[in-house]
Amino acid sequence: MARTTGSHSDITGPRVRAAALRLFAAGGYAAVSMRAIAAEVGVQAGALYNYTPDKQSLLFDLMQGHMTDLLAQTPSQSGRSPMQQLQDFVAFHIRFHADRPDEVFIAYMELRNLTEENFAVIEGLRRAYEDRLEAILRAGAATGEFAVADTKIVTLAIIAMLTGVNTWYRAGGRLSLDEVVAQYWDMVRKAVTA
Amino acid sequence: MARTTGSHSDITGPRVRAAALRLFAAGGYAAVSMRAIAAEVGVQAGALYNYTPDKQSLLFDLMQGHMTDLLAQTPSQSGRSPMQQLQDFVAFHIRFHADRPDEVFIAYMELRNLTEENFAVIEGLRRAYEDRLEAILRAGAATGEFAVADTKIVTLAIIAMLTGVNTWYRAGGRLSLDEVVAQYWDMVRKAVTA
DNA sequence: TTTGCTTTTGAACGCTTGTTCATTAAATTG
DNA sequence: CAATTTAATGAACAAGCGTTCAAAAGCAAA
Repeated sequence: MARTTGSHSDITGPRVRAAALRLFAAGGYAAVSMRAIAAEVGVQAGALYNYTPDKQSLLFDLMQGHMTDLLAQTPSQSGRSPMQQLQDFVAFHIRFHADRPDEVFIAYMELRNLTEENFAVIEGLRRAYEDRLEAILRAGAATGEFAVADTKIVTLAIIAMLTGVNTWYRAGGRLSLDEVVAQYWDMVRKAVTA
Repeated sequence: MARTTGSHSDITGPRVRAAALRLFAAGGYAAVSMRAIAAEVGVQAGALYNYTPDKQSLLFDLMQGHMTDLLAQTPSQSGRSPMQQLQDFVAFHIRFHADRPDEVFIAYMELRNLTEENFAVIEGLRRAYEDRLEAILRAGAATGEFAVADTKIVTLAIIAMLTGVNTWYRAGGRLSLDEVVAQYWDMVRKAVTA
């Protein structure tokens, strides 16, 4: 009973990635079987191999897509002051991450399940993102707008703080995203100024 | 009568936990087999069951032990001002976590591999730890020392920022732990004051 | 040395894993 | 309608999983 209703290849591909995303985020890469992903899509396990060469590629593609989107959408308007750029960055980071909790979760939790080569690629993208923020901090330190002793540490501290939002923020909760952004911006602004 | 001095059980038990800790941190709970843990100890897989009823308990005991230690050692000197207590907390958190990278990693990454009941226990301990920090922030907000609008958010932001140290700090690196503590305390202090 | 308890072995259990592939059915094309 | 292409099945593979347990080995006390 192959191919039950209609031709699905252009539909099944995205559904496979969506199912893998959801299940990897919920249970972890190692704990999710190809059969579980197939069941979520509504096909047999063998059919998945029309859409991915193997399980590892499924994970890598999800992570690479996420990091690529993140970098592509990071604001970088050189016409604005370091302070304004920092504010843009904080707002962007919180909103971008709040919109994609599953992708963010995977990108942070499943690094160790990547092969060595795949890990190097993702690590490079992550570092490129950190460099965007650090460039802003260095610019602000140069103009004296910011009082930061060690831009690398401040970069990592800010990103850790902002990404932490994802562990508790839920749409429709006590606080709106606007309020969250305002609160975090207040903390970041004070932390980087004298 | 009972084999007291030559017994291996008091030696093997801790070695099993140490091996599980190291391997879980390196590869993830789901990806580490009981046979791999046994091999690390130098014993056959069956022997592990003299020391743990099952794999889940091994994970839970490690996490519970870690969280219990964390709570037990958290400073709580009511004679000090909120500002001093906050400084104590920041220094303690960074040092305690830097000392136990594997335990910290597991405690944050393997929550989803706990059974429902075990998760509830660990979650309770984590929340209790957060409450310690929030109590300090509330006390400081009450006296006017701190300018924090939402103590819950600030609590989570600070903890996320401090715990982030573990993703990059390595003993013998560019910065000493004293320097790290000083830098983070500077950021936290500025973030919570006006 | 013998007795008795503790600890470990090693095989076995039923089940799941990622992946392959010949087969078959549906959709598309001529 | 017939021929072809595409996509899904379902069985099979070898390997590995957590866990159990009778048997063996090791050691302490008598």
